[in-house]
Amino acid sequence: MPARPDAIADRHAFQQALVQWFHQEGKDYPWRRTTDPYAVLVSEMMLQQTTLAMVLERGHYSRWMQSLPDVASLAAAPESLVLSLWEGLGYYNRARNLQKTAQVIIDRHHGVFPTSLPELLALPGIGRYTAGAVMSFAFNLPAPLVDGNVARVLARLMDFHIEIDSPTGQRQLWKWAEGLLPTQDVRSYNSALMELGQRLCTPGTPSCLLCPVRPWCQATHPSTLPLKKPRRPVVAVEEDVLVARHNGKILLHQEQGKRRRGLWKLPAVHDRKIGSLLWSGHYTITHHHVSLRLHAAAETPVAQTDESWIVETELADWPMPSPFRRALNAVLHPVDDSNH
DNA sequence: AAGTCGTGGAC
DNA sequence: TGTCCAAGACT
Repeated sequence: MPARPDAIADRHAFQQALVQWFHQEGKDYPWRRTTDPYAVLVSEMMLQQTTLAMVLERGHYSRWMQSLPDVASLAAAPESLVLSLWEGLGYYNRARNLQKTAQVIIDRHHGVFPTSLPELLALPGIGRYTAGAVMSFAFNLPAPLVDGNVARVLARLMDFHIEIDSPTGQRQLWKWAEGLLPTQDVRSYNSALMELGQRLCTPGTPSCLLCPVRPWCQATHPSTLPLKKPRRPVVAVEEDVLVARHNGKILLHQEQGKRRRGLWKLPAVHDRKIGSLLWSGHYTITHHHVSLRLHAAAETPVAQTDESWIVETELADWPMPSPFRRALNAVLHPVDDSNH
């Protein structure tokens, strides 16, 4: 006999305790005030690997919904606007995929949002988690979901000692998520499971004393769970870029790779002559620690392929990764911070 | 199927 | 200073 009731065998009571907590303590987010699948999808795409604070407090969600309020407007928007609205959130492929999805819905679904799991999974940028989120949050249809929060909650609940980011671990977590799913009010249940992980069953030391499902939790040492695969070591790299100004314009380079296409940044120095060092700093991207140096161009360079002269007063309209936006602002609009 | 893709806040 | 991480998906 287990010391505690099994959450799966006793799932009705488990679900009830969880949802009751959510109805008393759950937060009121903009995307919980609507069942519009487009609004739900936009919020879910923005929130992938991104904190609530970023999406809410920095205004990305509200600005996006104001500029592109529905599937049709997103499908027809210029990609530069889409990327500009996304600027600062990172993982810019999410924005491009979101627009592709809008175009597929307009072109192949006659503008009607699909309501089945296979149809949602076929859309670019929508994986298993996001499909489950749209199914349950927008349509209140029974579909499980596992994100980082849910994985942590389930790993502790079941005292799971397999790495949650391994294929085996993922398979088991999705089975548990499916087995625990209620038949009614999946919207509240999935919201509750995620919010429990976000606010109480947190990484590090969880707030077990406040947990509504503590009677079902098998974890003996919750702060040691979940297990994860070791990360790749951070590699230091250097990036030397050119600040070339000419007739009120500045030379920018547009990224062409599959993952970064469309974003603009300062062009690499290559073998062009440089003058004084204008700015230096660093940023981290995936497992690279980048030392970024901005050099003044010694002579006006010729724009190469994928490079354009951009009017300085219109720089804000060209989507740019955050480190370059910061560095460029520092060089073009120096602020006297000698008192700080 | 590991590797890749951003960012800023918490500790 | 470094480490971890946050509502993942794609290749």
